[in-house]
Amino acid sequence: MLDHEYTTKDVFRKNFFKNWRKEMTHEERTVITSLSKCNFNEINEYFKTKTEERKNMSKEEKLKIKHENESVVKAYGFCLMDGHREKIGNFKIEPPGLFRGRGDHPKQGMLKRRVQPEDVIINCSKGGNIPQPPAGHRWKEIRHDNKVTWLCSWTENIQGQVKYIMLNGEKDWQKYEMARNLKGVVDKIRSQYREDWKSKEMRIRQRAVALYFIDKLALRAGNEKEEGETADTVGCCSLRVEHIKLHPELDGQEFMVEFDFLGKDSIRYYNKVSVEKRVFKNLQLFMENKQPGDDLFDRLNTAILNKHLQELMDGLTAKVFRTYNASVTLQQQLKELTNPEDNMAAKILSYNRANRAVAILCNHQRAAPKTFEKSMANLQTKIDSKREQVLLTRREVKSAKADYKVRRDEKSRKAVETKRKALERTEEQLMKLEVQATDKEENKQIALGTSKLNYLDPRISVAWCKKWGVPVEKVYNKTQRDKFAWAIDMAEADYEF
DNA sequence: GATATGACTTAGAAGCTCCCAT
DNA sequence: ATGGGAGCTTCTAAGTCATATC
Repeated sequence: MLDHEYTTKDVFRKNFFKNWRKEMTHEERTVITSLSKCNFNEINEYFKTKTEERKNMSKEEKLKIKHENESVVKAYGFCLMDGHREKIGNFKIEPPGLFRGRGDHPKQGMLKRRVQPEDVIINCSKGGNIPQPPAGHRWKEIRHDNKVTWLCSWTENIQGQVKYIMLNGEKDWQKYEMARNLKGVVDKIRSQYREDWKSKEMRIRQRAVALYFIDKLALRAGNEKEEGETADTVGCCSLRVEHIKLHPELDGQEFMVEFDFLGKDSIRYYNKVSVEKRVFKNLQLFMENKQPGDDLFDRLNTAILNKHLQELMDGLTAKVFRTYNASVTLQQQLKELTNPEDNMAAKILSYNRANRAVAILCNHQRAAPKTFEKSMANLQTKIDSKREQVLLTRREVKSAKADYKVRRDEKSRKAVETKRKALERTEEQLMKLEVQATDKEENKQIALGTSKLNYLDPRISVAWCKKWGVPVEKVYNKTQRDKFAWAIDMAEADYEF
């Protein structure tokens, strides 16, 4: 990890050294007393050499390793569930290493210890083929619990959390049906929470304002977290006074709320939104006589909120609003952005833009790729030379035409035709490159994958593809097509979320 | 009602592969 | 043939939410 930014962080170094010292012999402990005096070059070089060696292996050797890996997947990557052979999502036990928590995690750098068979619980059918532990070892427990989906579990030593080996979910359909159910009652729920802004009871007002944020801004529920055990991040219910600023007027708009907080994975949420006057007044009320570190919604938590939602609709929870709003946004954006006249590349750009609108709503961000500027510049060079080429070809068409005017023969007529075709082709190529550049630029810090995989009802995308004659492969890769096979089967061009 | 635990979903980063330009 | 990078896969952390326990 020497090349990683983690190793420059005090907390990381402190935790690592503390844990490392616990592993040392008495003698080592007396000699090795300061991390900053340690020189890891030798072992670092050793691993670099190993990597280099791997890279320089012959084609045959690489192929051999590939086959070996494949046979491991074949042997361990599948299970028999209710008589079906199913692919296991993660079939390898997590190896030991240094804990890489996100953001300012107080436990970053701690030693994540090796998991032994003695730590592992196996969950399988009674009387089935019980997997054998490695020689000389035994499992912690063999269990036959058919109420859960996991095959194997162990408790990790950093946070004491249970880790699982399980399949890749696939309860997607239910999730999207739940979100569609919300569509039927959302108007009622909205007018209800607007009424509740006026409630005599503070807890009801807080619940109503929080729900408004969850609905309007697609915020996460925001469970309480144990202080000091994890990075300091929040969601809606756990917002603190310090996370919002109220502006009666800002940028020419009234009743502005400025959000600034770290959400899941310590991704910053920054947004300025104009809210209804009643919401604004309520927020002022909630913040009265409070310190920056106090809870904004002191009479509310996720349990209370979800209990309320449950009463409004069977199975409704806070996260359903995210799914609902994401899918509705995609559908509406696709409708708005797709131009029937557009060619394929432009249609796909529109799709990506609709996808992007959702990613922005859900605040799905990524670090700008390290090579972004360079690859952008490369693309620009390509565009410039393609433009040159278009101009050149255009001149060639002109002169071919002139030539034909003089000669009036079959050969020169054909030459005009050929040049014209060539021009068409290069213009198309140029257009494609320009679209690619636009897409890339707009996507610099936005991650589309998360919403595509977890929030967007795939039937909307499939229907859009069918409606505009776009091959599904342009929108979903192989894995995604497998995951969404049910939707590809089911959705027709007229599907409405 | 508060708190802990467990199971499952969602998340961005890291790693890997394969394809294209040179 | 090669090297770089886009796109895909893997990895595992970090959420949500239901249920058990105090």
